[in-house]
Amino acid sequence: MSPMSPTTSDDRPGTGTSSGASSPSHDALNASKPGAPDPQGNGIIASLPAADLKRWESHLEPVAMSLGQVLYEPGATVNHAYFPTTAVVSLLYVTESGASAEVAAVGREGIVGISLFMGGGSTPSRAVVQSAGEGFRMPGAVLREEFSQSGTVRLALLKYTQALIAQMAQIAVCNRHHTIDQQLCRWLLLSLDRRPGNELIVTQEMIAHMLGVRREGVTEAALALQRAGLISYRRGHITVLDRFAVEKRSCECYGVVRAEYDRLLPDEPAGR
Amino acid sequence: MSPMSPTTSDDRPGTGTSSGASSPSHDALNASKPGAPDPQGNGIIASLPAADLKRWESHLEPVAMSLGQVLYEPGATVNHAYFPTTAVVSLLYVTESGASAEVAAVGREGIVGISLFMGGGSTPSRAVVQSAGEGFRMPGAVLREEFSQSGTVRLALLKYTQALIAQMAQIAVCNRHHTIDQQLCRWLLLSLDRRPGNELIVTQEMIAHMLGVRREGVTEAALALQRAGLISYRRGHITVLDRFAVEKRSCECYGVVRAEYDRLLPDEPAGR
DNA sequence: CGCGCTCTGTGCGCTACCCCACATGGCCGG
DNA sequence: CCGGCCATGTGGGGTAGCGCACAGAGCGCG
Repeated sequence: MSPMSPTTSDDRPGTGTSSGASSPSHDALNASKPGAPDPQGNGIIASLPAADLKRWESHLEPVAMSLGQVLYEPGATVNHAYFPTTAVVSLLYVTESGASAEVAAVGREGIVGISLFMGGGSTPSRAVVQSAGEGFRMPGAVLREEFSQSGTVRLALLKYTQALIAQMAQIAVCNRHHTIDQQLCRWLLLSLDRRPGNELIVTQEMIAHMLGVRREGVTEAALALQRAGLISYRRGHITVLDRFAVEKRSCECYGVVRAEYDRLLPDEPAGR
Repeated sequence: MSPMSPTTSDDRPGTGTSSGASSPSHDALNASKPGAPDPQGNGIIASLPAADLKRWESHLEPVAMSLGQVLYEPGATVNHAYFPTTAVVSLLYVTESGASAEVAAVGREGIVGISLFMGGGSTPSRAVVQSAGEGFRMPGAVLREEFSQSGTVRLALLKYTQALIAQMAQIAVCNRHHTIDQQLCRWLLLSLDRRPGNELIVTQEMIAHMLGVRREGVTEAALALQRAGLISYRRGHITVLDRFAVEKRSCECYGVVRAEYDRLLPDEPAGR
């Protein structure tokens, strides 16, 4: 039913194998070594002081996240928190009629599973790997304990959560007021900020599901961008050629979200 | 410019004067005494154990919130947290072009100003009194201190915040997929749950701004509801006559949000 | 008690997006 | 290297909601 292959499984530890085909380009800032997964590749982990890090290390397990993998389902108890390093995870809501929409994207700047420390234990959303890659995970009980014991951990997690809230709110407004063209630009930029390189491995149909629009609508918008020379793509690959132009064409929502992330997570900018 | 009179002022302490014209009907559960404001009228405060309450009492100041009053502006430092008892506050996002949309509503079940304890100190949203009434406020510094010192306070605030997140996410999806008719029903129900009685003091134009649609669209939807006998209204007043029928006509979003609030805030149901 | 502001009702042309159907063509696996 | 699947391109008809313009009517205020 869903175009994203439902690999539903919370408890499948991954190997360190890199499946994210990131172009091996000029990206000094995005140091992501495929061979040896480094927790520092996640912004939240990287922002922790040494004292916290030391405790965390033994609880962090490297995981590979494959495209379409479901980290948790609506209402289901969340067992692990995920800290992506090169992967990107979408938080999706699905309506009764099957229509869906992404309410937020989480990449190396964040954590998937905030309900663990917010107190609920589950959420009405679904977490799906939007872009294959790697990350780490931590048992929920450990995270809860860390959250309640360490002020620095708490601060880092809550600041990130506030940024996430801002993203969700902005997407809500964007859904109401902006055109598919603008939203596609916004989505490309937010996704790009969460990955190394300037290429995304994603089909137009997947984007359509994220944006909650028809696939044809995305095709049209993508065509316009390609004709204008801002992007180029082929079956399942999109490359942003002129990032600045895409930013100009995007609605303000990208800038607002980006600014809020930069403000709240200053040492670990979400972007390039 | 905005139809909601911009009474922008964070630091105007209110008197206990009741301005919310709630119909004096059969509402045993919604005990809101106009004369003596009672902090227990707010769900978060009411959920606190006696030990916390005792400390809080001296820091809680009763405030009257008037229609259209702005509690804070985007990006501005938040000085106080507000705990509505009979008032309802909308969290709005306004786009560059002036278009707006409500991303969440806060009533007696919640608190306005989560950025105080989430760590940001401000948000990109605007908080506007959607329905006049009363509440309490607390200095930001006190709330921050309480949040970091008391585990029970922290739990209560974070659980509420998670419910708020669910509301925002659901509204994002609702904005994408549901018709104005459905959204109007959803909005009426969510507002009703946060107030005593079954009448709302609100113009169709205000609703239009909340939903981020044209005023005419709201008129049409409201007409349909009135013709069907589900509501009745006159200049600035809307009364829900058949709540059950409105629920049926609403999209699922109301039910999802309501369920999540009930799940996370069990002792203080958001509704009647 | 009546003036006037504001809220509500209505019509009309327009656009963005939806739903459906189908053509083309790249790419993967055999 | 080739067949078929799946991603992308295109078109046509339908509709929800927008922008604009204006009419009527309730209600507060003088």
